[in-house]
Amino acid sequence: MSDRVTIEDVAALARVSIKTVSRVINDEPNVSAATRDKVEKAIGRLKFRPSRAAKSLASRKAFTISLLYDNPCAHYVANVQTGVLSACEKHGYDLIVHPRSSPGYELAREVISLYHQARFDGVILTPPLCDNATIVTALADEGVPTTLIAPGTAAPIFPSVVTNDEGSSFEMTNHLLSLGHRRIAFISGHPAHLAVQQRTAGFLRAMTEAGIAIEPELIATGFNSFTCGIEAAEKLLSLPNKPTAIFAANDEMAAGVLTIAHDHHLSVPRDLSLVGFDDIPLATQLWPTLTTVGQPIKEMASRATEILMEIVSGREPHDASRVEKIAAKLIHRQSTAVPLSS
Amino acid sequence: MSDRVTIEDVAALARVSIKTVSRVINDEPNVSAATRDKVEKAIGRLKFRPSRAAKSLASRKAFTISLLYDNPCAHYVANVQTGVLSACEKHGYDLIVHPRSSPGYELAREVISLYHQARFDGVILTPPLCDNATIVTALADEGVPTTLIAPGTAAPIFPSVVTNDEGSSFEMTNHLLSLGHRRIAFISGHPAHLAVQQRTAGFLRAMTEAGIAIEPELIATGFNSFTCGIEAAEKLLSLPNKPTAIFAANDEMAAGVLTIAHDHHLSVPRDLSLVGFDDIPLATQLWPTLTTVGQPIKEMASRATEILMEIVSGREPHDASRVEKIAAKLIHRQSTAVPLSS
DNA sequence: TTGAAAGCGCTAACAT
DNA sequence: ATGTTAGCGCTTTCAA
Repeated sequence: MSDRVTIEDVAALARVSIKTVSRVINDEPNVSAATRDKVEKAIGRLKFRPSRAAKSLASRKAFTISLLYDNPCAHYVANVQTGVLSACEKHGYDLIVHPRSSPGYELAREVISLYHQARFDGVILTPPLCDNATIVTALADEGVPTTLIAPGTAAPIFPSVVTNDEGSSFEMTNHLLSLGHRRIAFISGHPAHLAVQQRTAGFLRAMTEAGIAIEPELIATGFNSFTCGIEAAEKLLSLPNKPTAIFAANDEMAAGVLTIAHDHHLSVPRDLSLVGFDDIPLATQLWPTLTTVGQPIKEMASRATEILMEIVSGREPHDASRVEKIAAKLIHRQSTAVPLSS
Repeated sequence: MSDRVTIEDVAALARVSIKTVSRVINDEPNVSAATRDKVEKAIGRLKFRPSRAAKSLASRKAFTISLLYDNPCAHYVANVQTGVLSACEKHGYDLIVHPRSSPGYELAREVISLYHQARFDGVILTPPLCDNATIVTALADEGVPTTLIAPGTAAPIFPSVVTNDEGSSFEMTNHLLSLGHRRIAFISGHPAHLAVQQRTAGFLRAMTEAGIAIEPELIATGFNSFTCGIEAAEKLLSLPNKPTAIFAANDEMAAGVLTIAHDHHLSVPRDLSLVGFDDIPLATQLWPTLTTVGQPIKEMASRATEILMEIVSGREPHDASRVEKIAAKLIHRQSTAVPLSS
C-alpha cells in the first residue's frame, strides 16, 4: 500500500489538532458543526482510514470478538455467524472464528492464551461448548468477557440468550394432540445438549397434562444424527401397536424417520404424522416437507453479540444472571395431519 | 485484565534488552542458546503473551486474513473455513470472515475500506465471488493481496488453487460407461459457477470419446438446487426412452432426482444409476447413498491460505499466474450399478 | 551476538 | 470547544 494517511495528515489539512480529528472519527461530543465538517472534508479528500492496530494499542481494546464453537452442524454455525456478524458490523467490530474440537482443558488454555494476546475482547459460546463446565469456569476465572447462546442450564454464570425449547416443544405436542393423535412417540436428542433435553421435558409435560400415560416403548433415545433417527424409527415402526405420530427432537432425526417410513410403505402424513425441531434447510427439501419448530438462531446470536459488546465497551455493568429469551415458533408444513384411525 | 505483562518486564527479569526478547519470541537468528533459554524461562515465569496490537502497529501487518464469500451452501463454507483456519493457526494468523451479498461494486468498496484500516493483510475469495470481475479487478487495482479458491477461468489474475472438475467429471462418466450405460443423462449446473460448467465439458468429452452421440433431450439445465434436480428428473424420467443413468452436476440436484425416481417407482440403482458431484453430507444420508466426486475443499482452502501468507509476509514473490491443482476423487457408494437392459 | 533509540498511529488525561 | 503531552507495547534501524 502507498504511504499511509494518518490522523496527522488530516489534522494538518483541516488545520485542527489530531485530538479533534480523533473526536470526529469516534463521534465524540464537543466538536462544533463547522469543525466537524472541515475535518470530515479532509478525511474524504485524503481517504483517511484510521489504523485499527493503532486504535487498539492506544485504547487497549481489540474491537474483535471470538466465536468459539464445536458444533458439527454447518447450517447452525452459519446462522450463528450471520447473526454475530450483523451485530459486529453495526459497531465496527471484527469477528474471528474458533471452531475447536480439542478437549476442554486444552481448549480453555488456547482461548485464554489468545485472549491475553489481546486478539479479542470477549467470547461467544454456542452449544454444546456453553454447557461445558471446564471451559465456562476457566473463562470465568480468567475474567474473559463471555456470553452464551442457548445454554441448557437455567442459571448460567454468564449473560445468555435462550429460546423456549421446553415451551415450544410443549406447544408442538399440543398441536399433535389437537389433531387427534394419542399414540405419539418421541425421539429424544443428545444428552450433552441440555437445551435439546428440554424438548423432551416439554413433550412429557404436554402428554401428562393431556392425561395420557407415557408408554416407555414410545420414547426412543437418539443422539441428534440422521442415523439415530433411522434406528429409532426402525424400532418404533416395528411395534405391534405403532404410533400415529412421531416427534423427533431435531430435524435430522426426523429425516431419518421419514426414510424408514417410506421403507415401511407408510405414507406421511396419511399413515404417520412426523414433526421435527430446528427448521434446518433439509426440512423443506424432504418430501413431504417437515412441520417443525423454527429457532431464532440469528436473532439469538446477534443479541448475544450486542450484550457482549456492551460489556466489553463498559457501557453496561456485567450482569451474570441476565438471561434473555427469544421465542421460537411452530412452522406448519406437510408432514402432519389427523390420524387415520380417529 | 490485570496489568499487562510487557516485553520490558521480560527483559528486566532476564536481564537482557527488549530487542533480545523480541528476537526470541519471533524466532529470529543471532541469539545464543544460553540467552534464548534465559528469556524463555522469563517468558514462562511471567506468562508473557506479546500484544497483537503492538506487534501489528510496529510491523505494519495485521496478521489477519479475510475470507470473503457469498455462497449459500453452509457445508461448503464450513469446509473452506476449516481449511483456511488450519493454515492460519500454523502461522499465528487470525481469520476474519466476511460473508457478503452486496452487489459487486459496493462489496469491493467495503472490503477495500477494511483493508485500508489494516484490519487484514489479504483476502481469500471463494466461488462464486472469485469469478466476479468487478470484485477481482477492484482488489487487483488496489493491490490487495488475494488468492482464489476454485476460480472458473483458466488464467486467473491472482494465485489460485483449483481442482480438476473437467477431469473428474470425465472419469465419472467413464465409470458409468464402463458399467455398461449408454443412455446417460446429464444435469448441468449453475452457469455463474464456471468450475461447475467444466463438469459438463468433462461429461461431453467422455461421451464423445466413447463414440456416443449426445442426445439433446438427455441434457438438462439446472441451477444447482434441489428443486432444479426435481424438475430435470421429471422431464428425463418421463421420456419415452428413459436414460439408464443420470449424472447430476452436483449432489443437491442428484438428491432431487432421487426423490422423483422414488416417485416414479424406479429403484436406484437397479432401474437407474445416479451420480452426483461434491460429496456433501447429504450424499451419505440419502437412500441409497450417492456415488459422487469428492472435492478436496479443505486442502484447497489451506493451500490458498498458505500461498496468501507467503505473499503478505513477503516470503514469496507474488506470482499471479500460479495455479495449483489438487485432484478430486470418485467416491463409490450404492447408487450405481450395471444397467438392467445390458 | 546484543542493545539503544526512534518510531508505528492512535487515545487518554489533562490543560486551555 | 479545542489543544498538548504522554504513552500503548511492540519492531526497525542502526550502532556497538
